[in-house]
Amino acid sequence: MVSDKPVRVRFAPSPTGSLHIGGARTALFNWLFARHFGGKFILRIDDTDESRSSDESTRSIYELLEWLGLTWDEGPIAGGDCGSYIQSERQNLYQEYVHMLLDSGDAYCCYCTADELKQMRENAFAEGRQPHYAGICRHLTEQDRSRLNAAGRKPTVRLKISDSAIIVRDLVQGDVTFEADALDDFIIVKSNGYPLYNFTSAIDDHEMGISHVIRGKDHLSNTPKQILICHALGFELPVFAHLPLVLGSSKGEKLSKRRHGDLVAVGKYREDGYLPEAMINFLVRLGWSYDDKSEIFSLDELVEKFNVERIGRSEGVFDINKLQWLNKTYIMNLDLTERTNAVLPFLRKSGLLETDVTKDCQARLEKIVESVGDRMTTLADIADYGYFFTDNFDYDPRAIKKWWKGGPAAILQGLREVLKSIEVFEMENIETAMWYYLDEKKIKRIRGMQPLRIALTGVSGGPGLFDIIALLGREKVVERLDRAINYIQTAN
RNA sequence: GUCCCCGUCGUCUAGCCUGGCCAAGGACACCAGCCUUUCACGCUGGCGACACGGGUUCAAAUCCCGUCGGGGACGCCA
Repeated sequence: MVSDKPVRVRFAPSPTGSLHIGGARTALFNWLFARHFGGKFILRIDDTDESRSSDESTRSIYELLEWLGLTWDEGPIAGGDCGSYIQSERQNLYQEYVHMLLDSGDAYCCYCTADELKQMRENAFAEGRQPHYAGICRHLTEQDRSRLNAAGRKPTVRLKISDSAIIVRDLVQGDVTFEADALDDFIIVKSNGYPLYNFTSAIDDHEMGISHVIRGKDHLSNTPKQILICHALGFELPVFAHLPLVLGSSKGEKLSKRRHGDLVAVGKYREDGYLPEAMINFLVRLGWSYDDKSEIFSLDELVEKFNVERIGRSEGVFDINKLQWLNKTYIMNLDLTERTNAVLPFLRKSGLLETDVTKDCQARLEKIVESVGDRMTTLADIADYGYFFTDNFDYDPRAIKKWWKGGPAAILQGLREVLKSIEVFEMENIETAMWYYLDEKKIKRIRGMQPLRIALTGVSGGPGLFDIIALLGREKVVERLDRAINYIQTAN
């Protein structure tokens, strides 16, 4: 079902908010499709509803698509041969087509008011009918129209549709039939002269040579309308593929900004320390699978392996657990330098790092990141290891309760002396000296280690203690031990 | 309400088209154990699903019908 035309697909968000999970997934599937077939991925801004669009949203969409690595071949910024890629800048083109339809008689002016229409719709609902426009203005005479125009009535423009069923041939959904009585003469131009989405979309898809329309299934019922427009204008149809929707919870609701707030915003995940690669991997597995075992895919692999045939038809639920697991996996797979660099902005954001990173500092940073190892789920988790950067930390009450209960001041005191007297303050020496001391004193290792850990970090978990001690340096270690011993003695 | 679509472990899914290889496989999550100075990683094991009811068939998760459940759409929004 892949046509012989060159593959050209588009992502056409309306800039009414920042990029959300569902939109990002649609963009990704389009992008992968284009890359897989060596075609073009086009970005178009569908901002025909000027009142709901904002520049801020538009910028955020650009920014986040770039962050995800979904760069576009044609569109705003990138340019291209198909004119402006922002619909609000294409009004003249739409007007031409409106006139064409009006002249050919395939469209007509409708003088029914919004209120009248609303009333008809409510009546239809009340009577259990599909609310359809009855075609009242379809048979207006030239005189009727002049009279109404003279009276200052501003008409909408409706497409005059035929009474045959429309079959949407869809790569994912199969053939979906819309019976003729499910369709009506719908409005293509508002009474203020601005064209509506279904109209501009059909025109731009044609004008931009779009071969495949891949979008969310919430657009499936728009498709017969767009097909009707194509028919009226003599356009060749693109191939359609409607993706199952992403639901917000097991209760099942389309993921939406209104209902799920920040949970849907891709930008939030960037801020929270998710890697774009993890996000991509997460998104692609929501509705698409390669086989019965593969979970991790690089972008290159996806380009090679992606196919529409393996997109499922049932809707998926956004599961943060899976995203977190993927993110952790991707962080783990970063090499030390990459991981350190990735973590840097988050250190700054949490105020743990203020100065510029000098060479020495970079080396120490890498050691810290190395010791933290695979403990981060998100990059922002680096803030949990703030004790490497600041003395200003509290003792975790639960940790204290468990490990400082017996008042291990004596043990800490002993350890303090051991640590203070180590000649070369390096990991191996520290380890040897401490084990020797603890074993000699017949103190269970864990009875010494955990209280010490809490004294140095405030918490009961984290990187290897010897790493921490070496990284902190003798001076800090002794200081923190004094503070802890003092705390314990005061508390008792 | 009307139209359209969907329904396999809590979640993402493999299997469905081309019935038997499925006493249904993988992954996330969860639980337990091992490893270990802690946490995390890793390893091992556990829990856990064909929505329901009919039919067709020697045989159904797979085909057909119905029911129920869920979602989407029904706009001078996109």
